[in-house]
Amino acid sequence: MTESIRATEEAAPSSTSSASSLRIAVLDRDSGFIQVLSKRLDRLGWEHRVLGSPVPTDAVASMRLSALVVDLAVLGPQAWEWLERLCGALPELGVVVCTGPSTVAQRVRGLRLGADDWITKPCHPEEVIARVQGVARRRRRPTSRTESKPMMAGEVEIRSDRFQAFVDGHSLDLTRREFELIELLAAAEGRVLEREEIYSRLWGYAMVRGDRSVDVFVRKLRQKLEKASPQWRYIHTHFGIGYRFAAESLEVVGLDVPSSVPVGWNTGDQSELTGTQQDRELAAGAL
Amino acid sequence: MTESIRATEEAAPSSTSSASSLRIAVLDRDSGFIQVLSKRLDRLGWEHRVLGSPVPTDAVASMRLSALVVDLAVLGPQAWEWLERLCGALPELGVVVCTGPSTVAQRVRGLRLGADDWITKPCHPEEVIARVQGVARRRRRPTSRTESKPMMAGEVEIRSDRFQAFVDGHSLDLTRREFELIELLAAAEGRVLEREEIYSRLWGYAMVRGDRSVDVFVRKLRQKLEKASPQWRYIHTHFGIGYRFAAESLEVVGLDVPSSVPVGWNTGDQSELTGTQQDRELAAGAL
DNA sequence: TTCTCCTGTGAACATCCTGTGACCATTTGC
DNA sequence: GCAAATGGTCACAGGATGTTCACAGGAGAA
Repeated sequence: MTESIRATEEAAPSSTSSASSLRIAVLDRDSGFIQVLSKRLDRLGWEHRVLGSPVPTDAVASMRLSALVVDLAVLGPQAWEWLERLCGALPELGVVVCTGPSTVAQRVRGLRLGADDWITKPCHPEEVIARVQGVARRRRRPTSRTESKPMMAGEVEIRSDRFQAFVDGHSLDLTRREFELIELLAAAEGRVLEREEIYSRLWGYAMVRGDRSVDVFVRKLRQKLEKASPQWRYIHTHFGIGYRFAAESLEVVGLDVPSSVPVGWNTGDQSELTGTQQDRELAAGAL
Repeated sequence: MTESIRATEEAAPSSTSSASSLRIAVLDRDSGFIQVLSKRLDRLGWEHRVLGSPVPTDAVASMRLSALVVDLAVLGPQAWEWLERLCGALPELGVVVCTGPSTVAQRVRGLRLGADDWITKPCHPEEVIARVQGVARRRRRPTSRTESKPMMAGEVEIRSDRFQAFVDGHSLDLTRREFELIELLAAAEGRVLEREEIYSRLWGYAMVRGDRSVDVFVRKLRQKLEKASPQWRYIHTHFGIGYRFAAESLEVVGLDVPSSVPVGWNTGDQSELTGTQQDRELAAGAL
């Protein structure tokens, strides 16, 4: 089998968009605490930044955080006011107060003002993380399929909120599996996905050798794409490996290389992949 | 599919923290704690009940709680398992663990399993209340009834303040569940809602595989809608996924030319109107 | 080149999904 | 308490979807 392609291909599906990665900020001056916490956050792969002094609400807003960990001591006498303003202005932001010893009244006040949790120092970074995670988990309500913007590739629009793909506003009438397949392929646009990976991500378990389900669904998808968008090719076969999604127009006659229109947010590195001749030849016959 | 008919716009999900009356349960045996807490809850006007021993998940579900305060000590060695099952089945329920001294690892475990907060006894009832309030505040998603404007879709007017839908000023006589269903669907107008999501948002806990309740209520709803507004179709089935709410008119544009078929609707659709409602777009090429 | 393996394809087959009516349990109103 | 309304379960039927199979032709390797 052509090891060359296998090598260029991304080894790990890694992406694992299981949403466990968060973006948070820590407003604190306790260097020891920050250091330990940052280390843990790094290891988790969470984006994070440390703020040494109070920042205005709109600055926090522009960071697009999942959650903010704040030591009220840093805020000084303006703490309550700042907290109230922040929570009022950014109701979607998770706010975790992590501060020194406090009275019940203070904690109640903080929580009433909009804080989502209150941790008393000294505390273990793991507990901070667990609580931040809990806050973010609860916050993230509407982010299921609602907010996911539709993907465009060539003439095809893939709308997750409708479990359907459209060309020129006209539905492709994809079944559920067909849609899951095109969604998966399009999300990995430009990358070659192995059959085994496609299968395991759609069916949820490992593919048995010889199973042709993926091929069959690729054919169904190609048929529907061909019918709705005859001037484009979307799914390209990589012999011995799997499939790659990339919208390529057939209309360009004067060029030896078909123009490729990638989806906006995913920077596919198809350059190295298209270098192999297998792709060229198969792509001609394939949709 | 006709994108054109979008009668209402999404109401802003700005859930206010106003409606402060909650329904909670306390699973604990610490009589002193219970007594003090109950007193405070009474004064706040929160509905609450005290449970002395572990109850099965579906029993908790039937209580329709906003939040549950639980001392893990009552649960004994099964505590983690119980907690995990509960939080898994009732993702909408706020769970506040309020228990004796614990290790960091225990707290992290509890929070990871789905608990929304963890309070260490001894604690002040006011803090318990503040944290329960915080949890419930974040959990609550439905827009408050009084503020939400009535929704219009096709000929149907959905009035949340009356828990009822109307056509031409005439009530559809929807039952509570039927109304909750149409309200949910209409609020997500144009989007496909999965059966599991519909179920969990109406019933408050996870749908078991094979449950047909959603289908049955969709049928009841369709019957009443069909009777009151025969010229429109509102609920569309998406095979293998769920349902989508969108008002679509069946009315022939030119009544003086009855023989003409409206653009976008084939004869198959028309002929089926007399019989069972096969308005399912998945079957029709008109999508 | 030949040979072997892989993929495209159409169709048959099995499975799952949904609409539907009937039935039972529980709640609500009187 | 009774009766009606409401919520929920069940089984059946028809159809949409998913899976398997056999065959043909192409791609890669020796």
